[in-house]
Amino acid sequence: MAGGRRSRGRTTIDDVADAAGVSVATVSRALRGLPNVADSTRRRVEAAAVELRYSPDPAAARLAAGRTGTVTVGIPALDGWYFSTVVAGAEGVCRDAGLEFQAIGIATLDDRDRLLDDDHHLERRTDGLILVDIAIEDHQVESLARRGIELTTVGSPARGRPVVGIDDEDVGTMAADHLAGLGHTRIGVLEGFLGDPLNFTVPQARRRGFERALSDRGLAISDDLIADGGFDVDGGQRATAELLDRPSPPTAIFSMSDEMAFGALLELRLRGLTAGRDVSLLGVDDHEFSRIVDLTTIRQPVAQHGQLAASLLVDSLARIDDPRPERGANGDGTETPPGEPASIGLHGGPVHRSDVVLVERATTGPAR
Amino acid sequence: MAGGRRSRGRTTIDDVADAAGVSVATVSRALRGLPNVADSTRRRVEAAAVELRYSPDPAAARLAAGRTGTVTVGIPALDGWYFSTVVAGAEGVCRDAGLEFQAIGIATLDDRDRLLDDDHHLERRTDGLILVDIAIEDHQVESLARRGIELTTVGSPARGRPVVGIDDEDVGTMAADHLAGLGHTRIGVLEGFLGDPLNFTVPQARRRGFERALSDRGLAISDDLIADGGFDVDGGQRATAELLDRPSPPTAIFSMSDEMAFGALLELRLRGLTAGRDVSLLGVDDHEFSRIVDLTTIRQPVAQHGQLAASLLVDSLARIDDPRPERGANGDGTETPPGEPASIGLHGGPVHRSDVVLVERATTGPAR
DNA sequence: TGACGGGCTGAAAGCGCTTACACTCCCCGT
DNA sequence: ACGGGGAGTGTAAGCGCTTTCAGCCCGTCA
Repeated sequence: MAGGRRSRGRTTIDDVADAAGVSVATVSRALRGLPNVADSTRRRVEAAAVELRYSPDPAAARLAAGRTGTVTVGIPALDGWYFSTVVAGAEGVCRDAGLEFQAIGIATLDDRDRLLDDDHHLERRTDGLILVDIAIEDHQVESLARRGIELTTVGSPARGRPVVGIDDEDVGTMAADHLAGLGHTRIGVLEGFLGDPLNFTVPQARRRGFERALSDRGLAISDDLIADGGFDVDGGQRATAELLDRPSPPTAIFSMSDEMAFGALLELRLRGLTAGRDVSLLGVDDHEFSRIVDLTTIRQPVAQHGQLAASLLVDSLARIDDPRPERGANGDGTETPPGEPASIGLHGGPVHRSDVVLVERATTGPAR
Repeated sequence: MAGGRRSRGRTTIDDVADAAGVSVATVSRALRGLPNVADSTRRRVEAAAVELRYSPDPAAARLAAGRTGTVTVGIPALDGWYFSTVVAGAEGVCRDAGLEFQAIGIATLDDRDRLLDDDHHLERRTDGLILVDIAIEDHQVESLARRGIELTTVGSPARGRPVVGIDDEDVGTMAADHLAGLGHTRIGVLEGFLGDPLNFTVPQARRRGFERALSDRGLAISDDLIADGGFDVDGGQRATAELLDRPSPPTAIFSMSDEMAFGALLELRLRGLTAGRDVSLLGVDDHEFSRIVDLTTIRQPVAQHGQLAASLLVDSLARIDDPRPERGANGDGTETPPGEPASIGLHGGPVHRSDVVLVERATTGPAR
């Protein structure tokens, strides 16, 4: 039947076709589980493939199919616990789905525009994009759609596209309630990305919730109790030093990330102060390291965010190849938390929110 | 000259050829910096490429060239600070070299064999492999060579292939000297991978150096002072609890990794003990958080290991495409530390060793 | 009984590159 | 003046898949 040639290199689809006594077209269909292949044929092909230890050349498949089988995540940084945990979550889901995975750092608006507007990075290189804490313009969302690149976001929303994250105002509120509830009235804040249009939504929302909760209790937040910790350890340390050097320093500090809180811990130790007794310290994330330093924090399911975003993406990708209306929302086993159904976001995209929870440990205590 | 067709999709090499008035072959050569292209032609082609925002389709290039432009690292785990830091280092170098990068977890001998012996994972999928702390059989090394896959290792050596790492016996010696020097005589050890043939070289070497240094001082190491901490936090905590529960517990603990030491710290705190006063604790790595908990440790340049291994690999890859005898050892800017020239390892491969240094912080102190 | 349609399969045309190989100049040496 | 040779370029044959299209065979319906 099929013409047997080849013999040079690795085993190819032709070899399998010969062995199974069918054409390469049939092998291709059979092995990819496409319809219109008789069961008996499929079994024969699969047997031949196993026998010959055949595995398709991905480059050839990509070239022929015009899809890359790759998903890309764009994220403000590749190091740092939060980001790398999100990435790891997404990566796992993609791997399970048989997709290549690639992460690329987007530190500035320029980086973002270069990635999204220049063809060089996405075009023919990725099927889908996950943006983590990166604001994206409407016209860029449209441009991606036009180029056939699927989009899902974590943190900052994109018009009309699914977004996963937490209720950041809620985080601010919880922080204020916890600290004020302990009797603190002068509460410092460690934040970051101040006024950066690239990814300002998260800290802004947390602060909004924080201030609202405070003013609900009749407390005000004064600007001299806010410092920029840049969302990393060193920044957190510096910012803490600043706050403690103020004329009337805070008795408690709300750090918008655990990593900044670690820096704060360092600074407290240098000054001979004990967290939870001399100064209360509250973080956000529940970093894997937080239990080791006994840090009180507001836990969010970070890895889950990456997983969910990837699942959503994988799902819409699958829907392209095979546009049947069935299959469950998240495709991949991950599920939107029950009782917290995907709602419709400000911009019309489905939003997937997960719950946060306060984890009380040793670094917060009553005001003295 | 060249036949102008195409217009459907993205801009292809044909478009550039048309625009520059040359053939696709010339475009291909010019853009890849191959010789035998007149300077004037090259400039014209480059201009056309920029003008048309052309960027080659990687899948097509791979298929045609038969090389994947991908390097793979195989590593016992993808999480954990040590491994992810090595991966990050390697990744950076590969990205800079314009190579795709992919990491895959190898937790068991089976995983290893599946990866190395089955064609499915490497064949046509990667040009080079970096193995981190994974023992590899000689026949597997040969098999890779036969299949044209370059190999470099970190930690465990592979016959005839370059290996980068530290002198692990030295680490053990330093640990023993430091702790014994403080007057400790009953020193516990937290190790891992005990008797696991997959990656046992590192802990074994550290222990060898440790025991030798101890016996040089007339001290013996008793088996009841050794515990398996599995090289992670929880394991470290469990193992520490074991040691402290022994009839005559150690006054100092040598933890073969900082992460296990963090677990130890946790256990000490639970028992109301203070590290550095009640029990001395020494780690290895200088984990990014060690300074936060003030852990005394033996620092090794982990990221650098990944970088160096990747550089070596990138370099031998480059040498394949263009086998000129020139260019510096490490190709990519990374250098083997001066004064520590690449020597010849036990198995005949060049070994690149970096120095370790003891970082004294608060968790070790004199025996009481 | 014959037209029709659906299930299954095969032939062949690409996908966008890389790379032998062939060819054309033009500069040398003799 | 002529052959040799190297530099620069073009032609075209793939690389190993996917996918369109056409074709075959059968069961079904009128």
